[in-house]
Amino acid sequence: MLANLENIQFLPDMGPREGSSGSVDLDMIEEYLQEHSLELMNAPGVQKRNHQVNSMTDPCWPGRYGYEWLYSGAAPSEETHESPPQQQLQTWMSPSTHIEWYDRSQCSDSDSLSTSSGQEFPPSPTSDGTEHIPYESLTLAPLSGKRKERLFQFLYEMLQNPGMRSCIWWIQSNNGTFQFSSQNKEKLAEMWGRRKGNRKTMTYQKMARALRNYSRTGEICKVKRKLTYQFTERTLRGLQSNSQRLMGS
DNA sequence: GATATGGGGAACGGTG
DNA sequence: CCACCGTTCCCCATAT
Repeated sequence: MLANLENIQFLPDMGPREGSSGSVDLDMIEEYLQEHSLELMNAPGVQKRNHQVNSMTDPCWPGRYGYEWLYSGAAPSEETHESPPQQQLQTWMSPSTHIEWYDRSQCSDSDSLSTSSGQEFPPSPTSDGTEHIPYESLTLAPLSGKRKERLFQFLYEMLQNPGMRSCIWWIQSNNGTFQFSSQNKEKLAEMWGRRKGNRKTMTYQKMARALRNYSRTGEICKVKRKLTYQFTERTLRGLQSNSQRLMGS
């Protein structure tokens, strides 16, 4: 019955080359992260892309832009070298040069298929109008104080780090879709576990469980594709505005 | 059929 | 003590 869902032009799973030199020195990355955790946005490798780029249909859009705000079609150059996903990215983009919340049908998995109306992001599961969570609540801002980092924040951070592309990468950063490497997803999970200071080592399974909870609460939803998830628009905006704040001040 | 992914219930633990 | 949120365990379903 889900047949049509498969028409989507996902590449075959030849995704990011994980096999080859895939085994990056994750430990190094890890340490690197511990030190640069939130500052990586200033890292030389991370480019802040042009302004004119993002055109999300959002009236409230601050006018500024999140770093790494890639525009499909214009794959940046620097962000490409040694990284496997890059290749995939391009292929990805080429067939469809548009940016839209690609294939919302995919995200329709849980309960979001509720509306396939306009071209706006499908209302997150919880967005019955009852939810008026200010973006700020999703940001890291309060974190700076004492709040613990949340998983989706950690993932977003990893996604901004070019060095982590062997573990996780954007499928389309403009719509918040990302994917885990089947080779290194456990590494990423471990990092998350350590970051949290868990007793036992975090595994992808457990991390995915947490991710599934997000689909209930509307931060991230599962995309019907292997190891692929998507930040909801709300979350994405929150994270973006947050990172801007961090950079700006 | 085997393995990898995905899903969810439920108990538990840490924190505010 | 309580609520919230993430973690952990466990078992099952589906996809590859």
